[in-house]
Amino acid sequence: MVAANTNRKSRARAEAAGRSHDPEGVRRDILAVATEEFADNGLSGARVDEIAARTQTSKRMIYYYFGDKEGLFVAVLEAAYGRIRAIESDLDLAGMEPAAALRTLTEFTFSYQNDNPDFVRLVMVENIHKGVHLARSEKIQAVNVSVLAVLRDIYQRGVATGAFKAGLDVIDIHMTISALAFFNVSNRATFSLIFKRDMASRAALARRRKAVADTVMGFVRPD
Amino acid sequence: MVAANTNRKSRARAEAAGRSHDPEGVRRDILAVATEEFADNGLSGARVDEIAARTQTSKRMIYYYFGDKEGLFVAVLEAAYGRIRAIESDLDLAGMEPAAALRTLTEFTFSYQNDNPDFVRLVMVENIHKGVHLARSEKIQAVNVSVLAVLRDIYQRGVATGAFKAGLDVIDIHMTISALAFFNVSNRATFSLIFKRDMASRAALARRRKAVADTVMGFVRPD
Amino acid sequence: MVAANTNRKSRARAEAAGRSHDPEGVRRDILAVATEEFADNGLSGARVDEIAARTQTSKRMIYYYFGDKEGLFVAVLEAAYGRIRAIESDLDLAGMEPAAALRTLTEFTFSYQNDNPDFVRLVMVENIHKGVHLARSEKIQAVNVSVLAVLRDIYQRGVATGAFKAGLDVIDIHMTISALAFFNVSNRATFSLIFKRDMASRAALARRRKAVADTVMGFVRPD
Amino acid sequence: MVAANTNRKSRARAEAAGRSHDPEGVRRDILAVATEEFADNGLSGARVDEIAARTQTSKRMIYYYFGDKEGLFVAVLEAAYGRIRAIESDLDLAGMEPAAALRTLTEFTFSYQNDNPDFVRLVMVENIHKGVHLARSEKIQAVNVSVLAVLRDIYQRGVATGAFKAGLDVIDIHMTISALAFFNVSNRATFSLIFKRDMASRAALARRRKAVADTVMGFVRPD
DNA sequence: TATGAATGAGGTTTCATTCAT
DNA sequence: CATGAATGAAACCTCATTCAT
Repeated sequence: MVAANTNRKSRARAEAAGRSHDPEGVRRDILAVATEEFADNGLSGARVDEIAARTQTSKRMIYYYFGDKEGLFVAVLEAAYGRIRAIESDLDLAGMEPAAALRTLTEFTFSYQNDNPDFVRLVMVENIHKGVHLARSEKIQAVNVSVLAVLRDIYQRGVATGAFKAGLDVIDIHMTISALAFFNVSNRATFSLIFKRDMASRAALARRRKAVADTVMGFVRPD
Repeated sequence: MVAANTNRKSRARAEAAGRSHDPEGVRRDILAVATEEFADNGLSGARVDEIAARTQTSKRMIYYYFGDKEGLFVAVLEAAYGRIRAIESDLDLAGMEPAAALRTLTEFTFSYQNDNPDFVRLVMVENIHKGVHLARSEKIQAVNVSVLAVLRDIYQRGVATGAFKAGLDVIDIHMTISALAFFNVSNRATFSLIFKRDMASRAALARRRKAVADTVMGFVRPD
Repeated sequence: MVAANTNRKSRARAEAAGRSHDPEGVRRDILAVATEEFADNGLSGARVDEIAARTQTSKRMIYYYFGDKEGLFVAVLEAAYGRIRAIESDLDLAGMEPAAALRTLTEFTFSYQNDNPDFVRLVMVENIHKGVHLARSEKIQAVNVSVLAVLRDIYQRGVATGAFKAGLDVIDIHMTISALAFFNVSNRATFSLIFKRDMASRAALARRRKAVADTVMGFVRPD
Repeated sequence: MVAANTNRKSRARAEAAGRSHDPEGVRRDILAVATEEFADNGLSGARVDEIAARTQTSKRMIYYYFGDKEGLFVAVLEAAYGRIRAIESDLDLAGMEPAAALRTLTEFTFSYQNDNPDFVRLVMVENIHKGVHLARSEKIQAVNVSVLAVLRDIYQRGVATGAFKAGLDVIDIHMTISALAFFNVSNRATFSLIFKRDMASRAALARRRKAVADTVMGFVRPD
C-alpha cells in the first residue's frame, strides 16, 4: 500500500531539497485532499486548482498521476469503496447470536456512514452522475461484496434458530440497512432544516441508530 | 408534467403579436427545462446556455425572471417541493384504519419518489450543497409540513386501537419512510451496479415497495 | 458575403462605444488574422492567444464564432479555397485560341500561387494533417471544381485544331500545372537554400513562370 | 552537434555493467522514431513524450544526444537529406544515352519520393518553418548537390547530340523534376479528395510516373 | 547511463453574466 | 420583451524540459 523503497535518510534529504520522491505519499496526499473537495463540491463543483493548492504538490502532478479530473474522481471513489469494504471484511460477527449479530452489523453500518460523511457524499455525487465512473472502474467492479456473505450467514443462522422470519431476500435486508444509515447523512441538510430536527449531535445519532436497528430487527422478526 | 394551464386568451394575444406575452408560461417553460437540467447534472454541472437552448425563450429571460443561476435553482427547488406537498395534502387517509392508512402512505411515498426521480435528484443536489438554497428560500421554509400532521393522526389512532406500539416519534417514522423510498431512486445507479440488482423494472419496484411497507409496519408493530 | 444590415450611423455609434456589432466584420477580422497565423505556423504551431491579440476582438469571440481551434482552421481553409475558386470561375479563356488559353491559364495559376503564399502554405499544412479538415468540411467538398471545366474546354478545342496531342487526361494536365506552380512557393525555402537560387524576385518569378508554361505546352504538344 | 564524445573506455565499462552501450544504436533508434513522428505531426505537433515512448530508450537520452526538440528535428532532417543524396550519388547514368538517362533520373526521383513519403513530409514541415533548421545545419549546407552534376552531364551530352534543346538552365530542369515528383506525395491528401483521383495505387503511380517523365522530356525536346 | 518523478509556463476552452439594439 | 453578440475571469489540461537517485 505504501512506498517502502525510500529509506528514511534519503527521504529526509529529498524533503529538505523540496522534492518528495515518495510517489505513493504524493498519490495519497492528492487523494486525501481530492476526497474532501469532491465530497464537498461534487465533480463539476470541485476545482483542480483548489485541490492542488491544498496539496503538498502541484497541479501538474495531479495530471501526471491521474490523467484528468475524472480519472482523479475515479481514483477517489475506488479508494473510498476500498476502505469500507476492507472494514466490512474485518467484522467478525460469525461468533455472535444471529439477532445480536444483525443488530451489531446495522449499528456498525449506521455509525460508519455517520462517521464518514465524505464516503456518503461521494456516493451521492457518483449517483448524480448515474454511476458512470463506477461502471468504468474495473477495480471497484471487482470488489467482492463481502458484506453480503456476512449478512447471508447471519440470516441463515437466524432462520435456522427461528429468530428470523424465513423467505427474505438478503439483498433486501442489506438495502434496508443501507438506506436507513445512508439517509441520515445524505439528507441531513434538507431534512433537518424542514423538520427542525437535530440529526448530527451525539444524542441524536444514538437515538436514531437505535431506531434504525429496531426497524431492521422488526423487518426480520417472525410474525 | 408542465404547461397546459396557459389560458386561451393570453396565448391568442401572444400569437397575434408574434411574441410570447405569457410571463407565467415563460417562467414555467424555463422551470421545466431547468428542473431536468439541474436534476441531471447538478448545480455546477448544469449549463445556463443549455437550459436556454432547450427553452422556448432566451437566456436573457432567465436572468430577467430569476436573477442568476442560483436564483433559478432555488425556484426549481421551490416548485419541486411545492408539488409534493400539494399532493401530500390531498391524500385522504383520515377515513382509513390506522394500519391500512400507514401502509398506503408509505406506498404512496415510495411510488411518488420512484415516479419523480427529478425530485429525488434535486434533493440530492441540494444536500450536496448543504441545504443553503433551501435555507435561503422563504417559500420553502414556510411550507407547512402537512405530511407530519397526516402521519401524527394515523399514528395516534393506531396507538389508541392498539395497532401500533406506543412511544414512537412521528418524525422517526417519517424519516424511515422517506429513507426507504428515497434510497431506491437516489442510490439506484451505484447499488444496482454493485449488487447486480434490478431496481427500476415494474416488478422490482412492486417487490421493493412491499418490502418497504413491511419494514415500516414492522417498526410500528407492538411487541 | 457581408453584413450589410448595419447602417453607417449605428455602426459608427457602436464603434465609438467600443463594441462593433458587425458580426460579419468580426468574423472576417478573425479569419484574416488566423489565415496568416496558420499559414505561418501551422495548426499546432499557431496560437489562439496570438490570433486573438492581433484581432480587434477577443479570444472569447473566436470560440463563439468558430467553436474551437480546429473549427477556426476549417473556416480559414474554406475561405482560402473559396477565394481561388471564385477567381478561377471568373477567368474568361473561352474566347482565346487553345494554345494561348492554356498558356494564360498556366501563368495565371503560377502567379496566383506566388502572389498568395498563404494559400499555398495552408494547403501544405492541411496536407500534413492528411486532409482531415477538408474531408470534414461540407462547404469545400461541395465546391465545384470549375477549373476542370475550363481546362477541358481548352483541351478539347486544342485537340480539335490539332494544336494539342490527343489522348491526355485533363486532370493530369491540371496536376502538372498545379505541381509546377505550387512547388515554387511551397519548397522555396529549402530549394533556394540548397541550390542557392533566387526564387522570389520579380525577375526570377518571370523566368520561372515562362519555364513552367513552356513545360506545360511541351507536355500537350503533338509529336 | 552532440554526443559522439563517449570514449571507448566508458563504453567498455558500460557494457560490462550490462547496459545498452550502443550509442550509435540508441541514436539511430531515436532518429527512426522521431522521423516518423515529425513527418506525421510536424514540428510543433510531434510530442517528445510520444517519441520517447516509442523508443527503446528514455526521454533523458533524447536530450542527452540531441539537446532539445529542435536539435532532434535538425538531426532528423540531416539524416533524411543524407539518405537521398547518398542514393543520388550512386546513380550511374553516365553510360546511358542522354534521353534514356534523363527519363531514368526522372522516374527514379518520382519513385523515391513516392516510396519515401516521410522524406517529402519532413521537407514540407521544414518549409513551413521557412527553412530555419536547414539554414542552421552545417552538415546539410555542406552536402554537395551531386544531383546537379549528374543532370548537367546528361543535359550537356544531350545538347551535343541534338537530343535536347539548347539554352536551358539545369536547375530549372531539376526543379521541374522535383516539383512533379514531390507534388504527388505532398498534395496527395487534398488533391485526391477534391478531384476524386486515386494517387497512391500501384497503377496510378505507374501512370503518373510516365506522365511526369513525358512532361520532362517534352520540356527539353528541341522545337 | 537510465528511469520515473517533478516542474512552470503557457495552451485551449468554458462559463455565468451583461450589453446594444 | 427579445435576441444575438460580447466579455473577463477562471477553468482544465499539455508541453518541453530538468532533477534525484
